[in-house]
Amino acid sequence: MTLIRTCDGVSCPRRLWASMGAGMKTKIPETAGGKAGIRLVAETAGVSVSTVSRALNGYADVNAATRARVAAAAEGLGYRPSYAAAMLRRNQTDTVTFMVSKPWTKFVDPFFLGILDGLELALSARGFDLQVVMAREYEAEHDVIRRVVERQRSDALIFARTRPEDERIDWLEKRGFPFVTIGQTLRNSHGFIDRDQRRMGREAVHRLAALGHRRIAFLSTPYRYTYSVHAREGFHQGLADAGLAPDPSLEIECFLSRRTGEEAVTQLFTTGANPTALFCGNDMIALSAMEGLQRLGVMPGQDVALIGCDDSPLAAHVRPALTSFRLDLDAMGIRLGRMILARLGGDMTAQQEFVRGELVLRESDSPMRPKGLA
Amino acid sequence: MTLIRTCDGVSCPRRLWASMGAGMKTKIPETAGGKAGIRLVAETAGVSVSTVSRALNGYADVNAATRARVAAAAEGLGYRPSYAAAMLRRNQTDTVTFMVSKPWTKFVDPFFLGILDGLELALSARGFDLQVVMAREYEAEHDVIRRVVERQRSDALIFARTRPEDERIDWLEKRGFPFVTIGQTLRNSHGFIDRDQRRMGREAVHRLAALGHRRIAFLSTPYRYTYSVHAREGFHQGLADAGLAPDPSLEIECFLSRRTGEEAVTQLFTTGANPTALFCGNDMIALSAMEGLQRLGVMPGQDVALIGCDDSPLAAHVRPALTSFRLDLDAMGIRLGRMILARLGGDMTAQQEFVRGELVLRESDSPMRPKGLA
DNA sequence: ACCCGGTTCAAAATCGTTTTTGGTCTCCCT
DNA sequence: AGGGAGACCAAAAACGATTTTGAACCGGGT
Repeated sequence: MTLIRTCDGVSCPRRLWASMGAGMKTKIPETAGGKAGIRLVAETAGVSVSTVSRALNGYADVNAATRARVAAAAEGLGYRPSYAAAMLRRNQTDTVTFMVSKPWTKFVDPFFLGILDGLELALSARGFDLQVVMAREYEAEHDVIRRVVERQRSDALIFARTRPEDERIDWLEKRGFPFVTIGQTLRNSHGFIDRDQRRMGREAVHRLAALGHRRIAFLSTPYRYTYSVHAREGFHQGLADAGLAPDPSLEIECFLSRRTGEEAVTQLFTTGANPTALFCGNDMIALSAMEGLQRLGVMPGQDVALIGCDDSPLAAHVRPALTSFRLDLDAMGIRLGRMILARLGGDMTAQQEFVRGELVLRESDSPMRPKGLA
Repeated sequence: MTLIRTCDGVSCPRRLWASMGAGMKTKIPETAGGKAGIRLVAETAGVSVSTVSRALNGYADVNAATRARVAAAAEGLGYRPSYAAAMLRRNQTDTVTFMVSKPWTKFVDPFFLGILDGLELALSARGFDLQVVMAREYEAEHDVIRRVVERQRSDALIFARTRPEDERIDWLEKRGFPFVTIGQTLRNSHGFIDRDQRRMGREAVHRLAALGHRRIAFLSTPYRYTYSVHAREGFHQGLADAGLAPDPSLEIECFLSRRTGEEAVTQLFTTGANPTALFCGNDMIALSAMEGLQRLGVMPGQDVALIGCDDSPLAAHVRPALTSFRLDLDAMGIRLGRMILARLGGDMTAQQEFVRGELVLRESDSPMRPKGLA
């Protein structure tokens, strides 16, 4: 068959119908309800049903004049194709699912929102819908994914918080269900977008070392997530670059709680590890650490320098303002959308993209004080 | 007909299928592809197709033993009903759309995220999916809604940022498309959930007046939104309660920009309005105002008291910590979900609910200083 | 005149459910 | 024994698009 879609780009599943008003329906040959069906359009345009379908869906084998006539009839009738019928026949939903991991959702996360925004932009521009599901516990994430895939109401999945060994990815690959992740795994056999967390870790240490710090602590996000591991690698690399030896007592794995950074600094300063600078896996840890420092009588941004990750809205508003890595979330969401659409459009190359986190210097990355401190 | 759904509660559109593994398919009577279809289930269970449908969908007129046999067959086969087919036949999508207004999306808004979370919880528990669309400009909101309705991929709509005269609501009511809003209109002919902004405004003034303040300013969100109008009404009521006269020079409408509160306080203090307390329509305005005050050499939380609305995550972290009204967003989302499901389930009473904002006292609501200030 | 390839289109099959229609069977009552 | 009410279920008719199949038509080459 020479039936070739003439749509531009990767995939053009359903034409975006110009928003149109009512349109007077004279007769009601089919779909008596009130909406115009494809049959009515066909009759109005004086062609067969199949021709209407082909004309409207951009197939090549339909005369330009015919196509125009059909389009005019459809427009005049206010015709909207039935999504359900098309979906049944084509066996695709034109929907992409985004899974939000719970620890993200609450206040820390403009991250999520920014990505969602860009993603929706990219998807809706191509006629795709965005579905959102929430995974409320770490352990439930796999079940949520399973549900999404088995319900068959979505063509592809996007999720974050990848793990070094991620069974969810194996599971999806085995099923052949299209997906893209935010974050990497050890194998990296799939498509993903990720920030270059290694570089960020390294750069943070460079900055702190350049300010004269030699006892730099790392308050990590949980190592079960790949990006934490990368951050640590970058951290170590940065230390090596600066000629500093890694010190296990200066590395603490922080779990997601409100006071996690506070607990970490308390531990650091009561066990005598006494760092003069902190690199934190995310801004929430950094903020919480700042509070902890103040409670200990240590002035963040003076006695101890801090650098965070994510550039949360909080960062600019606290005192001292937190130096942190900013990500262009909107662009990230858009690229994510493009990647998944390419995948759905048949491009099976596992695309792997990186976004660059840009260090935003504020007040908390203070230079090493001339005299040591308690 | 005595066909009665035996499902509990308002609406049980599609049974949530337990996640099941493969299931060996012996023959391939229909749906040769690989997935088990309803015909195969019928054959396996030794009943007709229609009986399978009725059994699985909880109709009353099917023998318990038969139902069990069918369920077992479906389970064993890993059968999942085709959403598309069911949707085509039933003409309902089991999907609810949530529209996010752009000014919300970026950093100010844990609001959005919290609601989304609760909403998804309520919807997914009943087998509904959540679709998210974004309106990136104030003017585009109506178009976005039109698109959602006309695409017919969703059964109901939820949106916020209602206006006193809201043509979107008229439009939806005219079409008979189910919806619930977050926020009210002047007519309030529809179902909504809203915070009691009048009470919050009033309570804020009470608090400030009780602290001795007599020159209380109101930094409002844009009046094109209904809740701003309510906040002002509450503000005025509070003033009246405290025996204070409203002063137009102490009321400023702030638009959504990064520096909006800063501009407002600059105006207040350069025109000599010189308030000693500020009630702000949201936390972003309050935060920005705090920055502006500092720039003017006025100490927020000492020279000038502040109360915000929304209790954004920022509120607790800035110095002085911002006193603000907290909303239980999660509960709000859940109630929203229940409302819309009730509406879809046939309950046509326009439900109107309120959530109570609870004043969280922190540092910024300081008492009136004994001596006046510049 | 005939064949051939390409373009264009109409009719019919198909997707996988739900719902209607109607029929059988059982049980109980008169 | 007849009749009616339920309970249960099979067959078939939707649902509204897309895709396949096959055929008509047209032009040019042999």
